[in-house]
Amino acid sequence: MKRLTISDIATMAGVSNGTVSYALNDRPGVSAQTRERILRIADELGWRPSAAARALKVARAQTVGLAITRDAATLGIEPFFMRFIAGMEGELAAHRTGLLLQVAGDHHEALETMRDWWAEKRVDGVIVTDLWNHDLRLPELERMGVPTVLVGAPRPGCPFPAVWSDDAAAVTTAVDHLVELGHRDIARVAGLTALQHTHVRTGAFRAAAVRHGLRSAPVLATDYSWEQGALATHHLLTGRLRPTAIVFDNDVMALAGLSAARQLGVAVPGELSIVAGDDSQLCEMVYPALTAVSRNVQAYGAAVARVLLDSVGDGTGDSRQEPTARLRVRGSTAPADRGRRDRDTLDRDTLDRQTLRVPAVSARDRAVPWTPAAPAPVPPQERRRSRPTG
Amino acid sequence: MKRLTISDIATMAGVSNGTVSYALNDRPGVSAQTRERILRIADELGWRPSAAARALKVARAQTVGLAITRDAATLGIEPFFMRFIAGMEGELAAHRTGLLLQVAGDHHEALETMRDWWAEKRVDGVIVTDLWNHDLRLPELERMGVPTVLVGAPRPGCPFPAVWSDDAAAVTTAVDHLVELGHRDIARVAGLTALQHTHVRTGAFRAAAVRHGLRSAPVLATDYSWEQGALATHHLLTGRLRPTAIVFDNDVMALAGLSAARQLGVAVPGELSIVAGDDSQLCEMVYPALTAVSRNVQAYGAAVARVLLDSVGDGTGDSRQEPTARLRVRGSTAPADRGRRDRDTLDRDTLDRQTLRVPAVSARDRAVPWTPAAPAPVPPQERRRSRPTG
DNA sequence: CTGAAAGCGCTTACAG
DNA sequence: CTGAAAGCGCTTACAG
Repeated sequence: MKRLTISDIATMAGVSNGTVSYALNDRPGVSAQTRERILRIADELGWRPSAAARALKVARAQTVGLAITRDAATLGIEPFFMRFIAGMEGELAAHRTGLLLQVAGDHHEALETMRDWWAEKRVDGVIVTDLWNHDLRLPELERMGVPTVLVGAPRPGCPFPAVWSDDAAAVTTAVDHLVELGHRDIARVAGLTALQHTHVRTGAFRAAAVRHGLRSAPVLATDYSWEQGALATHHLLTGRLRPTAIVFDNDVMALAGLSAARQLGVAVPGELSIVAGDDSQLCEMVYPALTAVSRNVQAYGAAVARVLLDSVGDGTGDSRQEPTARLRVRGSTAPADRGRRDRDTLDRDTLDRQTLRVPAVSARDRAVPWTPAAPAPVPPQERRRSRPTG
Repeated sequence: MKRLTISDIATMAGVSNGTVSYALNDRPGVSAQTRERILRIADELGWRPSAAARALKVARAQTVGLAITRDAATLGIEPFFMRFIAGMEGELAAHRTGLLLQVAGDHHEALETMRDWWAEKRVDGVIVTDLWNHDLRLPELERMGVPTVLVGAPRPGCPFPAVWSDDAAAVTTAVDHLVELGHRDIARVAGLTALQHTHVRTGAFRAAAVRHGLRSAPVLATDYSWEQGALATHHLLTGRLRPTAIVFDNDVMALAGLSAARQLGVAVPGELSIVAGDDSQLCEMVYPALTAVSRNVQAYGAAVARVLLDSVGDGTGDSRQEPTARLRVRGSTAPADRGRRDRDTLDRDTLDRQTLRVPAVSARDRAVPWTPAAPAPVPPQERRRSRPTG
């Protein structure tokens, strides 16, 4: 069967192609009743203008692209992206704009994809997530001249609008909460060091640590994986600077931390308070439910879509700050054990020395001894014994 | 700056547009050295043919569409889709085909999106997931004539190729494993009743129950959410037909079940064995790690992409069965408590009466009393007491 | 092996 | 208020 074109509609309505086009695009120059008739016929036949023909003419693809740089395993378990994508969707759909998605292995691959998309005029603009401190994508996208919106803080010297929220404030809130509960040894299990917001958050964490005069405030860098989250926690709980509270950079690692603590017989929140990173449903899926830094990821996605649409449209897409994440207090944070309270206070030098690094572990290497899958659970008596007395 | 077109390349190479096109598409009729020269120039200038112009001419969008019908919250936490999408990606990218994604609220909305995509010739074909028993999308897609591939079992009377795996066998394997461990009261917490594979799995579950002469084999229908998974478990563990093992239809509900059991002081796997549904990373993120029905979701996605590309291409896309899921045994399944062994055996009638329904709970209603967020944790002694002795 | 030309299905000045 | 025509950037028979 032959596919319907504008000419078919024009013939049936007894007008020219041009008139059909005007009617369809709500342009002046068509009488109300002609317009009506045309729309009715088009509707009856289920005709819609060909995206390709229209794109060719108006040089607009009515599509934006998102190339995510994460490995499939992490993506599956990381609730952020699907919520984010769903959030963008509503906004895009309202503007009849499609979303082209690609899961890339690294920034290079993502960049190649975006380059192809743009060169082939498949997209009108792109969204860039997981910004690195030195991000090879940005200068290239700038050179290409593709409308881009950054998911993360604006960058000096970078012309692209950014949609961000105050990461520093979010971390500070978490630390404040813990300090209020009497914690003075607070650790941070951070995400990828290369990421811009990791940097920001770590800075805020240290500043808060100094301001509150904490005793210790080690920071561990990880790759966001469950494995490294658990490893980092194990490291902390068995190490010299054993904290009474840990702030995690995402939910998956917070869950891992909870699990690692359980393996070591460390009670949560009795002996260890935990704050999670994204407040996905994961936080309410464990026991105790995790206190988390919470923001509306869907609204965030919608805001990003809006800014990109504006950038693509009339170029008015402007950087925009979203509400700062709030702390949602649940069962995983509790008053600190006060026993070790009266010691020295943290200074900047000590703090620097406390920035540790988790031994690199491939995200797929699951042979970590204390993994929940490990066959030998710690017997209850053992666990009891390792608890501090007060 | 003016955008590059084929004419620019032709001028620079000193040939006609046609020759450039031939060279680019590896068609005969261009000398090796001319081709070489053209490609070099195109490459240097970063020129790529406009997707719109090409699509207009060859009537091929080089794009396929996936409209997912799930709410954002579920999607975020359900690891299946991102893994599935990542799996499709490699295959699609190899054929320079893009993926248009939409997160729809329901099948109607998804259908409208697919209709638009097809009418506007934005896609060459679509992927349909979450097949319902009576699926309103299928007859419409058939009428539209859009190349489609079904993620799920082939349907009699439906012309679309399907990519599926043996759901019945997977469930049977799980039940067999539990029976081997001595379980005779096994429950199934199923997903959405409307879904085709829920039907298949429930059928297989009941058949296995009868074959093994189980004592009880209740089936509970849910919406796949954490809430209903927990509610169903609570229901089962406090009810008349208290099972010693539960088979869940996805991972999220299995986690919920684990949590609900813990709340009730029921030891896993001591008093209750749990089998999860998809073997995502979630299963290894909890303690004990969950025995799960496991299949390679990424490979599954790749297979779907391949079949769709074949359907779109020369129409040879054919139904294809993927490997049956294997049972991955972990810490959540253990021998049954033999105490209650010597009672009567299940017959079909009883089985029918055992098909329960979980009271409807909105996926967002988190005010379920035994939710992990609940303030009153079971003290350790309590938990200890409820452990079985052997 | 190469060039000139038609045409894919729209949009949009330009006449009337 | 409406029609005729050019043109977006390609591909592809058709001549040469």
